[in-house]
Amino acid sequence: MVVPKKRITILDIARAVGVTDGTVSRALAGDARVKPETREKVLAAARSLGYRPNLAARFFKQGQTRTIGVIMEFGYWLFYNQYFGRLLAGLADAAREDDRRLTFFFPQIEPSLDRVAGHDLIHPKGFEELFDGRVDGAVVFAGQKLGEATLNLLHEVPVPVVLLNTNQVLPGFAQLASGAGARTKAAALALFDRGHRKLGMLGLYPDTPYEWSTRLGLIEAYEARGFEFHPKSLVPVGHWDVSNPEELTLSLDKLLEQGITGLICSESAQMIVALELLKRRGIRVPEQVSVLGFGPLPHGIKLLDPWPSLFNTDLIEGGRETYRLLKDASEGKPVRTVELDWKLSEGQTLAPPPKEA
Amino acid sequence: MVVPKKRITILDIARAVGVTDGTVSRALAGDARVKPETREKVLAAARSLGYRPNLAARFFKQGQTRTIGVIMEFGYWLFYNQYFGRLLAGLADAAREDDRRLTFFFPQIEPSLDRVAGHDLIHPKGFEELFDGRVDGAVVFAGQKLGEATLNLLHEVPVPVVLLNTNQVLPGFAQLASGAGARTKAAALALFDRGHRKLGMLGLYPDTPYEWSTRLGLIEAYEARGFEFHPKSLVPVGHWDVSNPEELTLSLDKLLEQGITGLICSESAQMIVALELLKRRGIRVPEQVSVLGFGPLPHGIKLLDPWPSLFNTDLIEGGRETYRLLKDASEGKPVRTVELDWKLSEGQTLAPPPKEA
DNA sequence: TTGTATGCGTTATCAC
DNA sequence: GTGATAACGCATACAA
Repeated sequence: MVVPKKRITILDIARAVGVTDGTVSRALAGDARVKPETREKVLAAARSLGYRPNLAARFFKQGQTRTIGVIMEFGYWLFYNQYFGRLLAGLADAAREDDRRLTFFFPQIEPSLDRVAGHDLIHPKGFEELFDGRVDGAVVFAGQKLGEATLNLLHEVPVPVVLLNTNQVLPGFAQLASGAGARTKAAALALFDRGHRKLGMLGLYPDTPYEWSTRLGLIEAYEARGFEFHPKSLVPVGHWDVSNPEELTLSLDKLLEQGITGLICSESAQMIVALELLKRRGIRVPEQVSVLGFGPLPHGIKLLDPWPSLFNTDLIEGGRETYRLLKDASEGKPVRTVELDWKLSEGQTLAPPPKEA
Repeated sequence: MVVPKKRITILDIARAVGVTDGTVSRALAGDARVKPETREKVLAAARSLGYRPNLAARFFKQGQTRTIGVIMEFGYWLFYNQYFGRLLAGLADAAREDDRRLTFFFPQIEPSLDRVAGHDLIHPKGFEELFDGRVDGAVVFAGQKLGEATLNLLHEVPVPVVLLNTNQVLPGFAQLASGAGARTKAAALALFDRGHRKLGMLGLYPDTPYEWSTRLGLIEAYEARGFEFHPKSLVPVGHWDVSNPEELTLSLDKLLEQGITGLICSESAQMIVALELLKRRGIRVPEQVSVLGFGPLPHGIKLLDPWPSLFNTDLIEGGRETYRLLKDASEGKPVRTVELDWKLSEGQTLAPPPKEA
């Protein structure tokens, strides 16, 4: 094998074969006009010289990079998150199938030290990567609040953009919506259908569109059944952190005091902790309290007693759909919003309420 | 806000200001030779015209892309894996701090349909992305076996490369080694130190460098204590899949038949399942059997009884170290191998063996 | 301090 | 079917 010191270009091939670079380019590109013999000679020379196309040059020339930017405002923990990780996986796979690559950007508050000074001054912060020709499109993993300024900036982006997980109706943007409202409604209805009346819900992200849509879903469920909405039976979504069982204990106590027979958890890991806390209190699930949750179980969790009843959705497919949204947008099709479709896979935590309740 | 239809280039700025593109380039780059007034005018014009640098052009010109390729042979599930995801997170963060981006490549068996025909013929498979000028360096998440052909190819790559998780000594490559051997030895010693003699281990990936290094670690532990190595007390690493409790049950039974008092699990999720299986058999941990494992608990798992004793390492920092390895290699420093350092964080699954054993 | 000129590797538009 | 030539946007060596 010859290890090329200098970069071999099509010009080198051209010289070796005795044609011009234009012909080499056409031969390599599979242009039908090129004579088969010439093409063979070109390929042979390319192989023996160890030619590798310079895609940086090609991309520059063609004005497109076959690269999708993934913007992650809220940091790198996304890489080991059950929810976003699966979306990412589906996105990556669909992109690969279409011969596109994913490049990750983490918008940073502080400008990097070694960035060229002048450029920073022009556009002080955020999303430069979507303007500078490095990507043909972008997927934005939105934090819980997308401000006006950010939205305005995103509207000016010269490449198609798909927003993920905003929990907001954002006109003019292609979106993959998390479906938080719809799934909450479905969970409440599932409990109502089994005879429950007093429900409680452990929420996430207070004072964000996520909380608002969750609450709306709950209210819609009450309205759909013609039940009167009692503020006391609707537990306000409070601060909660999956990593903090102490905080969850407090939230859970507040709910139990109200005599709930049905509990909705916002996330599967949250539900696992809640189930354990209930067990330690001697509260039997589902005999005394039914419990429902959302999302995939943490990886590797295969034995639980009782087995959680969870609403799930194919997040990998959701990631693929995200790619399709981007593809459609890049082909000029009208932007659209797709909502994740959550379906109940029933485990052992769902039952009618106790008789005396 | 002016939304530019046509791409604004430095030439446009030059015309607007009445200087040449060279001056604009220097002004934007913060070149000290440029007169402050000119610089101000250039920046003002750039701002009002809505100029955005074309980084595709800059990268092409400069022959470097400030982009790191991440090669993932074994697929997209990496994105929601507790182990690799954390390495990825650290890598991504260190890269971001150094103003580098990460681009992901999934080498595929079948060539993509829309790829230009001729280029595929030249180099049939694998790692093209490391040769074509798209990245300045690469991190290769190796599968369990790196073949000769692959290694030869990697040696020809014109950019620095760091290998991850090979469990092999690969001369000439910068590597972040998983430390599977060392951590296994440490676990066995921890059990020996508490009086255990008959150990069993649930393994992973049979017939791979991973298994070999694991077994070696075990043997070294026996030698270090001067204990004779009994094939029966060393349980061969067998097929095992975390997702499959049935298979784990069989492996576990084989070990228990030998009267082991200490069990080493290869992975934390595996350990959780094993603990549950032991519980269901009525075997008390740690009174009858001590159990040790490796790695971070699945995300969100906060309440377990007993709490697992796990060897852990800072994988985020490992990812950062990976970036440093790459950086050093790109600066021409000699390649080196760093091994992850696993330390025991003691939970409630470790105790001396029962008296009568 | 600024202008001029050249080149990076490739693709594309012309002729021939 | 192939060759000559221009162009993509930017950075830079050299000249002025």
